[in-house]
Amino acid sequence: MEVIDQWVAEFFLLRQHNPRASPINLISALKLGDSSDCIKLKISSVLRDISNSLIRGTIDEGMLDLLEILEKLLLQQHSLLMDSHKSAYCWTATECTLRFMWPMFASDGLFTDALERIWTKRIGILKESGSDLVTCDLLKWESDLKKALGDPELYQRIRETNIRYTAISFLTQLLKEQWALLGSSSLESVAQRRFLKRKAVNVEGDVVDNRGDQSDVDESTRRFGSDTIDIANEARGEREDGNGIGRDNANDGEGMECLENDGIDNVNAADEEHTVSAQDQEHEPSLDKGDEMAARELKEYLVEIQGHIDPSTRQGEEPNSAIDHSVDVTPPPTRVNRTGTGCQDHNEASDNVNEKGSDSQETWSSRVRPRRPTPVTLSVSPLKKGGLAKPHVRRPKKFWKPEEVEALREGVKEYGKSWKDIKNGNPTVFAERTEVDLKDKWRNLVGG
DNA sequence: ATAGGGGTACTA
DNA sequence: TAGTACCCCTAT
Repeated sequence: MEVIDQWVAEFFLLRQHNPRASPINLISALKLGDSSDCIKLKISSVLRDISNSLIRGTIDEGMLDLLEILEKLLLQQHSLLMDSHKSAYCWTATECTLRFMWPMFASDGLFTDALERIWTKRIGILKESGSDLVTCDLLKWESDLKKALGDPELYQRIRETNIRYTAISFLTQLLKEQWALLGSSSLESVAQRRFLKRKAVNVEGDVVDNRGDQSDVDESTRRFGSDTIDIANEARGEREDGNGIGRDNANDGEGMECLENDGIDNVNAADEEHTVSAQDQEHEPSLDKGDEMAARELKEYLVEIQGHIDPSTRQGEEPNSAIDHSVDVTPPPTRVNRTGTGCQDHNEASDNVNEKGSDSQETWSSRVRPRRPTPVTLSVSPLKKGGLAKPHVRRPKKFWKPEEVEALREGVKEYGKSWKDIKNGNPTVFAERTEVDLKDKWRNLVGG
């Protein structure tokens, strides 16, 4: 795959919100292969689709498709499924079924159809393939829902529970965790490879001792500013754990959040050497300086895109004055929104990105490198603090039903004061109670 | 994740 | 005003 294709794809995927482009369509148009980079891109696209769907408030069977696709991609990557993924699938499946429980009783055929379509067929296929998405919770819901068909009281109870909230919570958590696991972008990988290559050439050609060489790389890394890749460490090839804990302090603490793939270094960079495209080979004979420049430009270009993805990147001052850019402090020409209805939300500036990209010759030398932004958390639940709801808006008071109290007593007997386990052990009954609620209720039951 | 302090609404 | 039930915030 052409590097530039990948950049374009990433550009679309890493934007916070881009309802005009369907990531899945984009990815299939690009005909990606199965290299590690491509799988990461595919995963990004699925995550973006999930995110867009959440922003639209759509939790439907398309979401189940996405979660299943994500599972397959993660398998290709030999990654384990996260609990949030399994839970998100379980609760989304339930929510999808719940949509068809709108009549008072299960007399209508829609609910039966949904049970058949989602639980018997779709999840049946998952069971056959031995999918990890089939969890105890999922099986419990399956039996509960099927039981509800002939049990009006259970039907009613399920119908009144707030499954959607739980589904959204798990989906949000899944997104957060998966974005974090994605690691560095292809731009960064390219920059990393270039550095590794250059290092290799240096080591072969020079008799420079390791210490001097290393400080040399550190120096260039530092001159990159508080950037996102820990190139110096990568070049040394000594990542002790591979999960980012060992990052050194070249970063200023804000990391890669602007791309939502939070600071996990691409430890595979060296393994992917063979995927380096023909363009790389063309530039191969260039001097050290040339390579360094190219790598630097790649990284700066990435940061620039980040700046467009999230305008908040632009606030603050250029943190590193060591690089001698002829910094143009005049604001970039802002053209009037052509579509009239661009992306609202927090992405007003994102419409300029295309232009910026197309006349890059002009902007290339006159860029102001932005500071990396703070991620915007997805606010999906009015129940969560910091969500869309105003501060001090409380949940309506809801008295505990005798069966809830009973379930709590049983739960404490079984799990002790592990409120989370108690809740998970009886998701139907406690669908509208948080773990803290269970704790509070127990406190007043025992008179503490 | 959990414990504990404290706020709010309600009742007597 | 005190007691109760529920909800929320925050420190650990």
